[in-house]
Amino acid sequence: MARPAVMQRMPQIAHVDVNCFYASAERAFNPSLEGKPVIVLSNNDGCAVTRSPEAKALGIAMGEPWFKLAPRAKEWGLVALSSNYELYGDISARVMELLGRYSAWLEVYSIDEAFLGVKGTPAELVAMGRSMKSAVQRNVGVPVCVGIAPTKTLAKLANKWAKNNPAFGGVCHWDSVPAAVREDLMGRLSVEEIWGIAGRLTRRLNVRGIFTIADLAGVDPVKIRDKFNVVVMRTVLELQGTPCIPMEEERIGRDQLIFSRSFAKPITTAADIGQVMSVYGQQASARLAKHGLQAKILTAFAGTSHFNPKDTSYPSVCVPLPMPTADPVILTKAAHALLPRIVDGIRYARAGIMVTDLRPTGNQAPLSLFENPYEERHIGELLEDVTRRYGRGSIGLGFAGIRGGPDWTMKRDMLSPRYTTHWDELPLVKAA
DNA sequence: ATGGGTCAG
DNA sequence: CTTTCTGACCCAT
Repeated sequence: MARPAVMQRMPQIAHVDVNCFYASAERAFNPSLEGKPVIVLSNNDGCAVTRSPEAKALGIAMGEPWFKLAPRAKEWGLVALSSNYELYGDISARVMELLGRYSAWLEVYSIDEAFLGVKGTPAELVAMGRSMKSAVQRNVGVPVCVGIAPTKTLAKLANKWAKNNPAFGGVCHWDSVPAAVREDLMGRLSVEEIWGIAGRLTRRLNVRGIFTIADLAGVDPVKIRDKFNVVVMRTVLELQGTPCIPMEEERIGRDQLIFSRSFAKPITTAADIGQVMSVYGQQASARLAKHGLQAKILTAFAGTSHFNPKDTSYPSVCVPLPMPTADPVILTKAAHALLPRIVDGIRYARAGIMVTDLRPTGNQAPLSLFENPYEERHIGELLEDVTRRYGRGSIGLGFAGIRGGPDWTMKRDMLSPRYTTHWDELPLVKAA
């Protein structure tokens, strides 16, 4: 090892992520999917968002619409599944709990990714990566890859390399790879492979003669900040081995919450948009309450499809709330301010609400003169309690309470059972 | 402050 | 018939 011993003790970052997470989560509970091409579909069963390696081998592209694939699914033996977020959330929690045993310094970066602060000699770090991989496979049943490097950006890159190069066996410790091999790789990969660099920046970098990762790693960080911004500068420094994207604390509060979905079929009346607003108003209330937050501003919006360039319309209204609130009645009422802007006959493809200017539920003593009568009666809690006991759709404000599901709600025709979170959908084991 | 642009997963 | 939906952050105004 060429590095001085002191360098080997520097803290490093391990980046762990689950291979094609949704498809792997489905397989963990349905072993018959093993070895088969599997895809998981986006909301409304629109397009493929996750593909098993076998599905990729069939040439199925990321984002490919299901209606194009469906006719050939049988011939391919392709299994398509609707997104089962309850299952994925639960599998994710198990993976993260397990990873937390390797380091208290754990940042859950997304549903299927985490960064861990780790220390040790190169041999120890590689062993740790392998141990994580086998433990997650054994205990949760999903495959992960691990990249370990001095910075987050390099750890992501190492992980990607481990994923694409079978020689690594799913674990790549950056500093253990010979420098010449690393440089060769960085000289061949496009800047677009780097975390934080996407289409727009790639084009701008290319204009300046920066094409490969090696090109970018070789620039002067200060000059790049002047031509671009501090984010790109941080990326350059991280590529050079200087950590400047810190491990984040778990985020408690959010700056904003958005509730928005495309409809299974277009909505053409203000009355139906009103129903959507009622549902989202209550969801917003529940989520705010869960996080102990209140909102000061609500924005309601709707929009036609981007695919249909004629008759486009994107109405929106911004409603300042008289006082911070998480009350479902007030939020729903505010959201209904959108309705006068809705033109009957226009085909709206989506609608939603956004609550912003969030703050913690106050211990501020409210002036009784302005006290909110609904808040007093804890309608939010009541609604939540009933929903918890009798299921979504059993109670609601306005039209939100009707049963049987209005026909704009999300289409999920190929949903797998919620194996881990619903007693009545537990997998059955038959002992012969 | 805020709205537009960019990115991520 | 589709391009998840949601969230963050930087920067110019």
